[in-house]
Amino acid sequence: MRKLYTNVSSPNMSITQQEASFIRGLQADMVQNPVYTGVERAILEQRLPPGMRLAETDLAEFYGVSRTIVRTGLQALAHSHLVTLRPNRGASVANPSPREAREVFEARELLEPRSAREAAMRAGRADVRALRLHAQEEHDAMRDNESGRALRLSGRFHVMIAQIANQRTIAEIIENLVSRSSLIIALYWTRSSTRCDEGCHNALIDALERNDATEAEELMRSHLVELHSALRFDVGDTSNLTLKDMLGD
Amino acid sequence: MRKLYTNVSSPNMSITQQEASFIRGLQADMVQNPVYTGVERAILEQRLPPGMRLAETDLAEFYGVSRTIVRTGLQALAHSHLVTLRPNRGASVANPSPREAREVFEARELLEPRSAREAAMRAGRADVRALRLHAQEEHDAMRDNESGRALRLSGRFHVMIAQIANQRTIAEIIENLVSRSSLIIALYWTRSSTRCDEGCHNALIDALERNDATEAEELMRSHLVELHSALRFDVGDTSNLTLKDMLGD
DNA sequence: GAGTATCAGATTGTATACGTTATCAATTAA
DNA sequence: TTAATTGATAACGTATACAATCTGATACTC
Repeated sequence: MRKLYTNVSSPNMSITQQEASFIRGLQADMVQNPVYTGVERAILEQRLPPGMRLAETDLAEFYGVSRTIVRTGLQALAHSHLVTLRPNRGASVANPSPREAREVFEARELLEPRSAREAAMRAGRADVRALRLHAQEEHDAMRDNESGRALRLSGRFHVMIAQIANQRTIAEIIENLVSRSSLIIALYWTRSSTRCDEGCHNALIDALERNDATEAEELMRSHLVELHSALRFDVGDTSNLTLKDMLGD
Repeated sequence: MRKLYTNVSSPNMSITQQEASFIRGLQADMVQNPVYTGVERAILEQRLPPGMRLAETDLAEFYGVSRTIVRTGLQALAHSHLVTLRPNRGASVANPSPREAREVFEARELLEPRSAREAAMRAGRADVRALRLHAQEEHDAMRDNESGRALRLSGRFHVMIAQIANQRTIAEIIENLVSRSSLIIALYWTRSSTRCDEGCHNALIDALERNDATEAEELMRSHLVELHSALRFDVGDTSNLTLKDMLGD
């Protein structure tokens, strides 16, 4: 049973994994924690709605691991604000408040434009190629109506730019804010289409390719403002909330 | 054995604790995890040096809890970058690289001045009074030669300002960066005295009291630049590192 | 004598058992 | 009929047992 995991971390893989966990700023063992990776991806792709209950036993059974592994995974997700852990009440997918939603986007608007500026100054051929490939993947996901996958890839695009900026500490913070944005969009998004992303992202890549720092910074700023303005905090999707959840705030 | 903890979270305390954990942005149960609180404080006060081994059994025995509790505490500390967890090798106090040290201070220089500006606009009588009280505590700690305590309080001062700014998401990020700064200072600090803090902090309080946003922002910026410039990344305290630790990078 | 293989001791990783707490439906009293 | 209480069930919190892994010392080979 354990063998399954040790296989994954065979010697020739270990460097890649260590690198991956380093970039992502999480503990190495989380990379091979199926609960962590699986639930995170499901949240980023909006397959798990905000407020969804995450019973330990169910997750343990689904992923074929003991509750110990489930708990470590859920705790890690809780530190990323993707999951809420309440004592003796267990875990549920986080349900960011309008305030938290606003704050997350404010923080992104503060950090990401500067990150894009730095990325534009550093971006090389390989970086631009990787970004174009990624944009193509985003495009394909949209075309195939895989909106969840498209959203996750769209977030990943922002993380890639932060990584090109070569400031890991800030990149890690941005990655966390971007992840939380998936939940925020699930709750407060008003428009049906995310078509704007495609144009914005391509324009951003162009600016990076030209090493136009000022343009990249401004494009990122306006892109985020546009995203932010497409959120409506007054309505809020309360469909999957119980009265107790609301009173619990 | 369990009673010890349930006592702590008696009904009349629960609100305070919940509030505390909310402000600090960590899971509620961590507040009453003696390993988390104890090791965190020891690191912030530089009683635990970077690289120090943290054996699970030793901690379990010291705090009188099972290894389960020790592990959850260590995992939480690892998420805050105060502790490093390596598979099958256990935990040790984090040993931030020169690069990480530089990045942490760059991030602080980006976030904290804006936070101070916002705090100056919002600061009320109660805020100023709390800050002055805190500055007095800092002063007393310095006077009594409790440099560890002084350092921890000095960090806490920065967190308090971030909290006054009323942007929890960013305040939480700043709190994390400030915590890591204790380790960075332990490794790369060159000057013997931290006397500058006292003047800087008092000037900052004065600016907040006058609601002088521009002045507060500039004071915070220069304060951080001064701190940053007092770090020497080329030397590095390698006294408590083994060859393996170095090669492990 | 240097380097490698091996094995005991210690430490971490995982699973599971058990006690405690929450949830919810059934029952009872007003 | 409604509200409160109670008890069964399910879930979480903690401790512990056992397996896997690492470390360091000893023995062995070249």
